[in-house]
This record gives sequence, C-alpha cells and structure tokens, in this order.
Amino acid sequence: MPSIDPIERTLSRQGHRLTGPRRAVVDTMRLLGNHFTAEEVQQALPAVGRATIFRTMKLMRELEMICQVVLDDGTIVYQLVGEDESEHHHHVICSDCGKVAEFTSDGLERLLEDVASMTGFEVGAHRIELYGQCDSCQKK
Amino acid sequence: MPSIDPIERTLSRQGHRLTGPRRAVVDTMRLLGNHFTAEEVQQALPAVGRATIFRTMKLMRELEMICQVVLDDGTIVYQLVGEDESEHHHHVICSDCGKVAEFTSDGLERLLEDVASMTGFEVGAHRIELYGQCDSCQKK
DNA sequence: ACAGCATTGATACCTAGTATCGTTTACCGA
DNA sequence: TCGGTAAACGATACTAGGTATCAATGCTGT
Repeated sequence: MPSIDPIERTLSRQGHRLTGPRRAVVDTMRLLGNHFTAEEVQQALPAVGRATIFRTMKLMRELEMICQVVLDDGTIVYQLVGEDESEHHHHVICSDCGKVAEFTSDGLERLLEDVASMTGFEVGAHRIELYGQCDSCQKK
Repeated sequence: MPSIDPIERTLSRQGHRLTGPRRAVVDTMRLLGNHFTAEEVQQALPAVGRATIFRTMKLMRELEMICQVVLDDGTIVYQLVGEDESEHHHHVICSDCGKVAEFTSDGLERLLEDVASMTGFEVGAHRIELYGQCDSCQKK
C-alpha cells in the first residue's frame, strides 16, 4: 500500500521501511520550512531517539531528499529538496535570516571545467555556497 | 627586535606576542607541508596545550595566515598562505591524497555577481571548493 | 500470522572546537 | 635590567554535531 506522500513513496521504493519515526522526521522537516538544523528536528520530536534522527537524515541525504548547507559561520543546516528541483544546484544563503535559496548555472559548470583543466585536476565534485543578504533583509 | 621570519613579523606587527608555543605551531605547520589538520599539529606538539593550538590557529585564520579547507567528506584541513598568494583564491582538493591546490578566476567572480543579481541577493562572501584527482594520483 | 531482518532507543563514544580559570610570561617603560 | 601588567598559557570541562554498539522492537513478504 504505497502512501500518497512522494517522499515516503521514494523511501519504500528504494527498499527502505516506512516506520513511524521516519514519517515523523519527514513531517517535522516540512513543518520547519525552508531550512532546519538536526537539533531543531530533534527538539521537535523528543519521543524519537537522537540516533534515529541522524540516521534518518543521513539516509535522506544519501537518497538526495535533503541537502546539506554549510553557513558562513560553519553551522550546518538542511533543506528539503522538491521533486522538480532535484537537479544539480547550489545555494545562496542569507547571513541575516538564514534563508536558503537555490540556483543553477550552466556557465558556472563550464567555468569549473576550465579551472579543472588548468590545474591538471580531474574534478568530480564541488561545493559552492554564496553568502549575503536576501532581498527582504536588504530592505530592513 | 623584529624576527626574520615573515609570519612572526606579521604577528608582532599586529600587536600579538611572540611566544614559544606560537613559534612552535608555525614551525610545525611548515614541517607538515601542503596541508594539515588541527590534530596533526597537536600530535606533533604534545608539550603545547590543546587549547593553545586551537587559539593560535584561530588567530592565524583571522590574520589570514592560514586558510581553512573543507574536504568532501566534511573533514577540515588547513593550509599556510604564502605572502605572494595571499589574494583571494579558491581550492582544488585531491580526494585521494588530500593535496590542496589553489586557483583564481576572474570569470568565476563575474559569474557569481550575475547569479547574485538573478536571485535578488547581495552576495558578500562565498565558499567554493572543487574535489577530484590531482595529476599524480590520476597516473596511479 | 508470523519469521526474520531492518530499524529503533539508550548509551557510550568521537571529532573539532570554545569557555573558564588560576598561573606564567613577553614586553614596555622607568 | 628590572618590574608591572595584560596577554597568553595549560588543564580541564564543556559544546555541537555526529557515529558505534547492542539488545529490544516492529515492518513486511510470504
């Protein structure tokens, strides 16, 4: 009996069990909105064990259901990935409110190829994060 | 009586004391070569307190004498910044041997400006790290 | 409906770093 | 060169974010 929920569907289709704690974690992430820390998820779910929260988040990261974002001060937040936007993308992060936005850029990818060949590296992955002020924080 | 060492010179010119532990940390970093973790510095200097290692490394980061590099698995290494290459740059990291190389790219900077205006963000800082195989690891 | 294995919670542990605090020491000025 | 003093020190305890262990629980295919 596949659930209607796309995240839960993907989990079970990938051979993972659909347990109460997992559903709770997914629901909580949606409640928390744009971005959240592991600790926020944890505090919202005192009934779920700490290890389970981290295990579930790790699983979701592996299945690319959430992505990890490193803020400029080094703290780590996560964001749910929508079905449509699951393609390769990067993040712009507001240093004031912490809001995380996404962007894609073909130009960027091409430029990275150039850099790769210049340095003699064969580049497989990258981490790109931009920090600044979102438009609403600029207005304040 | 300014010392001949450029790093030590900068330290004292910026109003910081030139202590034994600080000299030891700087020397050790040079011995460790291309890149090193805080733990490696620590283990090479059992006589120096753990807190002092981290305090010194934090200070050096603030004075931009070393830069922090996040590896693809999340571990953090550091690299001494040469006097000449102290300008804005990014890192290419070998996933096999951990070697850290640097690059600069005006094109990249320009592209990031574009992305910024597209998303409505005013971007102040960024974190860019490329992961791959360096030429010598490719040959193996 | 039930066996079996994935998953769980509790707990201990880990890495990377910061805070506190009483002691030591580099440095500047006399 | 000799203090006085604030900066820096080591030891220690603590934090954040995450992993390892292991016995108990509970999904799920048949």
